[in-house]
Amino acid sequence: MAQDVQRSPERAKRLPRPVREKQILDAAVEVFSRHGYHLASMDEISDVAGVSKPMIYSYLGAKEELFGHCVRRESQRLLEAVRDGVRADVPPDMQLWHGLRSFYGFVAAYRESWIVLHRHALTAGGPFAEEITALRARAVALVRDLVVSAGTERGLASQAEFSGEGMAAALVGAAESLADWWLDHPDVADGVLASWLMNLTWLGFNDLVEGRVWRPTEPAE
Amino acid sequence: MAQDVQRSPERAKRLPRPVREKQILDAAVEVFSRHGYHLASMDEISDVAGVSKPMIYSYLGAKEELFGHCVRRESQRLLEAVRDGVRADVPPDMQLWHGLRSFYGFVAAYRESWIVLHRHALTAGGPFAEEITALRARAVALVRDLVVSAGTERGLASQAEFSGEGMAAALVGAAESLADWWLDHPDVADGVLASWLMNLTWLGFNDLVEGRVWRPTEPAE
Amino acid sequence: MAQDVQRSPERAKRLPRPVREKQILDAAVEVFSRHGYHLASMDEISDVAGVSKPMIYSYLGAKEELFGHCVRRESQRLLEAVRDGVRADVPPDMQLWHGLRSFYGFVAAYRESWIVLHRHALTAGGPFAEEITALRARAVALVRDLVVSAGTERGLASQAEFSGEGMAAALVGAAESLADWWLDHPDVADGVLASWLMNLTWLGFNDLVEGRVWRPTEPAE
Amino acid sequence: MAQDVQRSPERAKRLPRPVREKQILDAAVEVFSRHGYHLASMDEISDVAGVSKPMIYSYLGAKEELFGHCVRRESQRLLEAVRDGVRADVPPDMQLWHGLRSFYGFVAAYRESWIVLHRHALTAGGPFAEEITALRARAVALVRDLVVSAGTERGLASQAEFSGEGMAAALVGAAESLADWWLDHPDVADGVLASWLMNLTWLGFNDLVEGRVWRPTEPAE
DNA sequence: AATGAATGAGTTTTCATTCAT
DNA sequence: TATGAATGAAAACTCATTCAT
Repeated sequence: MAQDVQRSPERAKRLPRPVREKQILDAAVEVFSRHGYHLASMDEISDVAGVSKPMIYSYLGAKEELFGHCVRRESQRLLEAVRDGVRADVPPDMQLWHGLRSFYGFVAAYRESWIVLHRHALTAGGPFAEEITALRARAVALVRDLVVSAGTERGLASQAEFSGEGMAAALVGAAESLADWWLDHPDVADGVLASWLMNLTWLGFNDLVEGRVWRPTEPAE
Repeated sequence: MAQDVQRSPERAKRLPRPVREKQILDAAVEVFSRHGYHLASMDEISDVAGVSKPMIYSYLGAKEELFGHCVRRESQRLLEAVRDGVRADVPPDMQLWHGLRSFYGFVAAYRESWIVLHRHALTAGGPFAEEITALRARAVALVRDLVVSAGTERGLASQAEFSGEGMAAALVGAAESLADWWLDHPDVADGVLASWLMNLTWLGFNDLVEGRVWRPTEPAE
Repeated sequence: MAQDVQRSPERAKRLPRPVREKQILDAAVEVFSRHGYHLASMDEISDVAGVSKPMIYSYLGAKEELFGHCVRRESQRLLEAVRDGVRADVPPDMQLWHGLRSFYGFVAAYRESWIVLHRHALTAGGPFAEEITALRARAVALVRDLVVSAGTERGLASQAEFSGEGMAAALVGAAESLADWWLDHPDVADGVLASWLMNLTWLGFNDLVEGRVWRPTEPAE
Repeated sequence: MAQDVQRSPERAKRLPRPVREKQILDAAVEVFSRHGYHLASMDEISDVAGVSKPMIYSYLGAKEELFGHCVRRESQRLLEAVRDGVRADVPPDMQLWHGLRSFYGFVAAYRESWIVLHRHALTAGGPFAEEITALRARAVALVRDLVVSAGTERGLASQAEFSGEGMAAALVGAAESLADWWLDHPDVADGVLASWLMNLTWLGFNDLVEGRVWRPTEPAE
């Protein structure tokens, strides 16, 4: 049978720097996702990483900088996941569809990353609010482009009932909210979530394009 | 002759307890909304309230409890604002419409309260996540009832493309996201936001009800 | 019999702020003089002061600022001691004489202050080197004025063998060095030290004034 | 053809031990003189030396010991410089004159060494204060012997106005102070400094020898 | 009722120092 | 020999919280 691993609990084995950096980042994401930025302690991170605090400081900087590394790595991951999932040679609705599926794929695969990005990065203070806002802005812009291109190509005049950016913001929020909801209902398949969103929003959008508009049936006070 | 009032210069005037509590809560909401739970300091709150720290502790408890009071008061306000805006004797879409307008009315009137509830309550740690989640769950349930009643009364069988709760969660998220977006685009009228949402989602929902369904145009791998 | 003092060793009695500030400064000077800036710990200072660390930070700032307060207070003391000891209506030599006596009086009365100023302030890093250099420059300038006035009034042309500033610097250094020496020979009276200095330097200076010059008896190299 | 040397790029060449030790000591003196003992970091020393930290520890010991090596080497240098400059077969004043010139020669040639010895060794804590005090005591004793021999040979009875040791201490302090002053006025020739000192102090000393004494013109309170 | 004065307890951060290769 | 990798230990500092007046 396989020989028991040599456990020298006192001193960590010597490992090349990139490996240690990954270990530390993984631990940091885990702890930050569990407690949030402020309640996470460097002590716990170093425990989870199996590495002493000075290593963390030496490799990835102080707490704020460490958090920054986490946010950047996970943002990158999310962007790449979505970008890789979307094909440019299909109609806008299918692009959106693929994008949503990729997004939920990411959320499923990197639950903790998503929690850090979505729940904790905004309240950490420092420059992170801006980074996250920028990330979100990219997502909104992407969706807006899809929506607008789909609209204009079919002659959607600019109406009061329509706003590419506003609707994109709404859609992104809906997708995020559903992701949150999903965390508590994990038995739903990711494709189903995406399907709900498409049916809820894209159909409505199509109606708009075709001139059907919802208006309040009585004067709004 | 001039009456020689005993002037103890810095000493706050004796005020009835409810007035003091309001002062403190207002200050707390302001400070919490500005810095978030963890970065807000009791010192700053007492400064802004114009009241010494021991008063805060004696009237409203420790930091966590104080934050709880804030969250509860503002939740209450939000719920009442929406409840008061909605009339039960109109069709579901109009109920939703009124609810949305009331919601945005609240966000406009109580910007700071909204920020505390939406952005900071989840990351405070402690029991607040649950309180906020409960509040949100109430909102989702409300919307879900609207959606479901509108659906069933028109014979919407349960399809894979439909989920009352899921869609309600999505809609609530969309509304919140638009509220956030609004904070950076304050020149848009609140009715317009509500209108966008109605058109984006309700029309799509109507399509569903009437049997129009969006499906991917190619097998989703 | 006298009632035993109420000793509540845990919590310090409530005292007005200025009193506490003095306590803290005294303790800080003691500890800084004993260990120097870097080896002094805030913990020890708070112990010696009989006050918790947060009070120190709240009243007198962080370590560097605290040290600054010490340096400034003791500089002030030294300057005042010398200024008060010197009378303007006497000849330059007597002014110097009185200044020296006052200086040694200060060193005797405030041994620790002198050690902080002379030995530790220069190596603390930060802005203290400059403060101390400035203090010393003031002393040198004072002495230089005495020397120069004494010299010019008796027609001392500028010779290579003479430099008001240089000699003042030398004299100040001699005085300081003797102060150090005194720390290890405390049985010498302060007036004696001043007398030595006057005889060593002022007589020589008088010689210069009267045209007697020392020159090497063989070509320098 | 180009010889493909095995290049292990960062690895320092194997060097004989004394060379390495010199490298390290030079770097240490540089860094200590720049930052003082406490603010100097072993990291910076190893950087400047171009040698890894474990080498330093293995060759010259821990920080305190390393500093000790620096202090001893530079003390030695200073002593030798002065000793080599002084000739025993000349009158005392000329011996002093040569000693001073040698001293200033050393300060000019080994600025950093002087700074370490004069400014930083006293505040390092540990045994260095004593070493430096001992060094200084040797200098004082040397000067005292000169002074005393010059005095006794010309029949200077022990008067209150005279003290071989005290005056030597003063003279040494004056010389040091002038060395400091020189650091900020580098355009003065070293011979000039020595000349100032001789004229300031030696003439005065001669006066003493010849019975001229300075006394306060009014009773010293 | 109201507060200035005071602190316990915890955190981040930075060294000098040493393994293990 | 020579070093990158690793850490123990201790420092400064900052809160929320409470006592005594």
